[in-house]
Amino acid sequence: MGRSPCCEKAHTNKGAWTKEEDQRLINYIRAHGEGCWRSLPKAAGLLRCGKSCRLRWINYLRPDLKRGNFTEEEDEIIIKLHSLLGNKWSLIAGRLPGRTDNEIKNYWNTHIKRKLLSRGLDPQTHRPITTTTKNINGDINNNSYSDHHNKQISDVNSIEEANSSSGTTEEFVHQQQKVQEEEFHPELNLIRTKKQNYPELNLDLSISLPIQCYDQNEIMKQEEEKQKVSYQVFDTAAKPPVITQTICLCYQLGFQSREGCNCKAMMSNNRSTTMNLNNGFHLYFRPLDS
DNA sequence: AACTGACCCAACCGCATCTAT
DNA sequence: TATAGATGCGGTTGGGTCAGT
Repeated sequence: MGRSPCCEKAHTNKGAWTKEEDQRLINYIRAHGEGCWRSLPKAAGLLRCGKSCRLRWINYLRPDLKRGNFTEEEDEIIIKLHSLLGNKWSLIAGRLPGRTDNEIKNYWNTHIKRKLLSRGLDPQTHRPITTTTKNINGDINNNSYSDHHNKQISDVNSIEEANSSSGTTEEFVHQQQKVQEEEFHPELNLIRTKKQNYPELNLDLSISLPIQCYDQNEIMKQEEEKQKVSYQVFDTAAKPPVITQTICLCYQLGFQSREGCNCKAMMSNNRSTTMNLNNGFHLYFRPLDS
């Protein structure tokens, strides 16, 4: 027995959206907010599948979308992130405000793939299509590529070498993510899955982008800045909440110094956000700049 | 003017994952 | 703990547009 369809296909419109449908969707979401996509079409008076409404809103109608061509800078960000994450379009889109995963995916397939090929790089692996050799210092010898090409190649190689791994970049990324998840507090896995529900939070630690620079000290500095996220755990059975345990992620992440950590001040900050855990606890988040 | 093929992108589909009960 | 429903994600498709012939 298969799954039930997400909507009554016999009574739903398909294909391009009309202006009237768009306006109905916009009006409804303005009034009631996003969510409950399954029931939205009926409530908004639309003969559309809930998934279709969600896609239309996210990819086209959302007010914070950036329209227009991708900039050279955006191109490079996409290339860099794709080399690290692969076809994780939603993660890549998360780093490009105003761009959607669908947009980036389309752009990748129509423009960037070609761009990489013209640079002599395989779009999937980001490795040079022709073989390259290294001299004794580890520099890449391939006169057919420009300096920029060599930088791209070198970026990928440095990632792999940093881990002393012979696997592919994707494998390396995956390994790094797994290792970090295991080392971190288990609740961090939940943070990762909740990340998109709390876009105001910097949760870079949870998606664990791997090292992408050469200077290890610089890397640590950057990561430390990004990952100054801390949380506290409350007993939700007690009202008002009573702090039962405080865990400082600055420490959990393995940083030697806890400088800059002021977790104790969190309770007094009314800009903080809580998140329910299914084990009866709350995670308590504080914006980075507070 | 008609045809053709390449290109682009919105939208769909199926599967994976999350969540509530 | 198991299950079904809801949501999210990535691959793919279909149709509009445009340039070349």
